Amino acid sequence: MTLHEAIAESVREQIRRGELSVGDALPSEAEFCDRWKASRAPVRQALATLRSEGVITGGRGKPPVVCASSLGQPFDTLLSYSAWVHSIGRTPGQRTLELALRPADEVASANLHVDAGAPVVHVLRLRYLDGEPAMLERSMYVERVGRLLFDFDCDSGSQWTYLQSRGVRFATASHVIDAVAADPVDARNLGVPEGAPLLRQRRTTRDPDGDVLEFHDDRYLPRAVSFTLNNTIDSRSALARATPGSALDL
Amino acid sequence: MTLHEAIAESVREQIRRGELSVGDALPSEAEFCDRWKASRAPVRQALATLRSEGVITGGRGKPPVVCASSLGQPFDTLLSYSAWVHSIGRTPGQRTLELALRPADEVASANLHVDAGAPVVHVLRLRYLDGEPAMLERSMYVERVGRLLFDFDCDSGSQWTYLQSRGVRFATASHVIDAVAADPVDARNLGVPEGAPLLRQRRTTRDPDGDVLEFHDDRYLPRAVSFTLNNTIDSRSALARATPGSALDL
DNA sequence: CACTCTTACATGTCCTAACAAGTGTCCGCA
DNA sequence: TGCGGACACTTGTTAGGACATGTAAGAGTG
Repeated sequence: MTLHEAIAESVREQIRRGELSVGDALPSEAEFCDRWKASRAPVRQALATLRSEGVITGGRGKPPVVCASSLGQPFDTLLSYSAWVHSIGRTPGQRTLELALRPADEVASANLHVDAGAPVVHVLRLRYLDGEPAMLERSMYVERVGRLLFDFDCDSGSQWTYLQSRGVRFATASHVIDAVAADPVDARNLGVPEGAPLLRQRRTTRDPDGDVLEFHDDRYLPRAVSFTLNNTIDSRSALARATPGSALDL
Repeated sequence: MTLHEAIAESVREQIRRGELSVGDALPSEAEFCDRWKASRAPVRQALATLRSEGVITGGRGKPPVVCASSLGQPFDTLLSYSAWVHSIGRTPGQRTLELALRPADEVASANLHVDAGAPVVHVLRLRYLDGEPAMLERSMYVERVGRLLFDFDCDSGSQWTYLQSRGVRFATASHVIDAVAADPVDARNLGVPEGAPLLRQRRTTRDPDGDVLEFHDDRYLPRAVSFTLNNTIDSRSALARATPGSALDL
C-alpha cells in the first residue's frame, strides 16, 4: 500500500469507527506531514482522494471537514451485490432461477456487442437481504466468461469473486438507473403486484481492452434499496442525468 | 482560471468538439508540460480531475485513454433542471402549479431541520422537456430562502440562477434515488395512470455552514429521464447503494 | 518464424521549495 | 465597547527533480 493510500484509508477508518463524525475538522496538512513523516504531496493526494469521494470538503484557509457519513463504495461493491451487502453488515442470500446457454437474441447482441445468434449465457437470480427478497437480477455474459459459470455453484458465494479468481478482469462499468413497472416475472419473484414500481439498474461491464464482458438488468424493491450521492459545489459528479437518446456506451 | 483547470477544460473541450473520441489516447504528461510550459504538478492535477470524473482511464506505463463520451455534470446541472436541459441542447419549460407559505408539517420539519410550525415555502412545479412533461417537482425552502421566490416569476427562467443572484449560496447536496408509484397528483400532471412507476430523486441542499436550504422531491418519467454513471476499477464512486435504514443526512 | 530479453518511455510516487490567497485571531485605536 | 487592520495560519498552486514500476517495441537468439 502506498503512502497516500494509507493516509486516506486511515481517515476512512477513523470515520468508520466514529472517531470522526460529520462536521468534525481534520488535522491540518502540516499535522498530517508530521504524523506520517511525509511531505505534502502524499498528504494532499490522500485528501484529494477523499474529496473526490465526497467524504470531506474544505477550502482555502479552512481545514477540511467531514461532510458525509456514508462512505462511497469502491468499484466492486457497486458491481457485486454480495460484496455490497457484506460491506454494510447485512446478510446476503441468493437463489439461481435459471442458467442457460442460448443463441443471442436482439437484446443480447446489442448489449454484449456480439453477433446475433452467437452463444450467450443467461442467468436469472433472486437476491435476498437479510432473508427478504430485495432484487431480481437478469444477467447475460459473453460465452468466454459465461461458460465458467457452469463450473460454479451459483448459490454458494460471490459470482464476482469466483470469476475474478478464474482470470476474468473487470475494469470499467456503465450504469443506467431508471424506474420500471414490475413484469409478471418480477412480480412473482419479488412478491409485489404486477405493475409495481421497481428501481432498475442496467449496467455494462468491460475488460481493460474495452470489450464487453457482461450486461445486467437488476430490479430492486424500492423499499429495500436506493442509491445515494453526495455532491459538492467544487466537484463534478460522476453521476449524470440523461435522456434515452444519449449514448449508454462507453 | 488556474492552470490545471485550464488544462482539464481544454481536454473536455476537445472531447466535446469530437477531436478526441472514446478510445483515443491523450498526449503524454511530458507533452502536456511542453505545450503548456508547465511542470508536472498542474498537468497531473488536471488528469487526476478528469480521471475522477470518469472521463479518462489509463495506468502506469500507458498514456491516458478517453473512456467516456458523456461528460460528468458539474454541480449546478445536477441541481438545476433548467441548466441541465440547456447543457444537453434541449429546450426546458416549466409551469408553477403552487407557491405557498405554510407552517412546516412533520415532513417539512424533518427534512429542512426546522421546528414544526415554522414558516416554510412550498413549490409545486411541472417541468417540460422539449414541450413534453418530464418531471414533477415538489420543493420546500426554509423561510429565509423561500421568501425570495415571491419576488420572482417562477416560469420565466432558472430559479437556481435567481436565488444565487440574490445571495443564496448552495454548497453541498445529498441525493437519494429510488422508484415510486405515481400518486393522483403525479398522475394528473405527468399524464400517466395512477400507480405508474416514476424515478424519484430526493435531495437536500445546504449552504457552506451545513444549514439546510431546500429539500426536493423530483419525480421523473422514466421514458424521458434516467441517471447514468461511468465507473472505473481504480476510482471509488460517489454513488452508493443504500438501504432505508442508512442515514440520508450529510 | 517464434520466443525471450533488453531497453526506452510512460506513469506512479514522493521530495523540497516557494509564493498566492483566504480565514480567523488578536490587538490597538476611536 | 466596537471596529479596522496587522499578522499568523491554513490551504491552493506551481516548479523542478528523483526514483520506482509497469508497458511495449525492438534486438537478438534459438
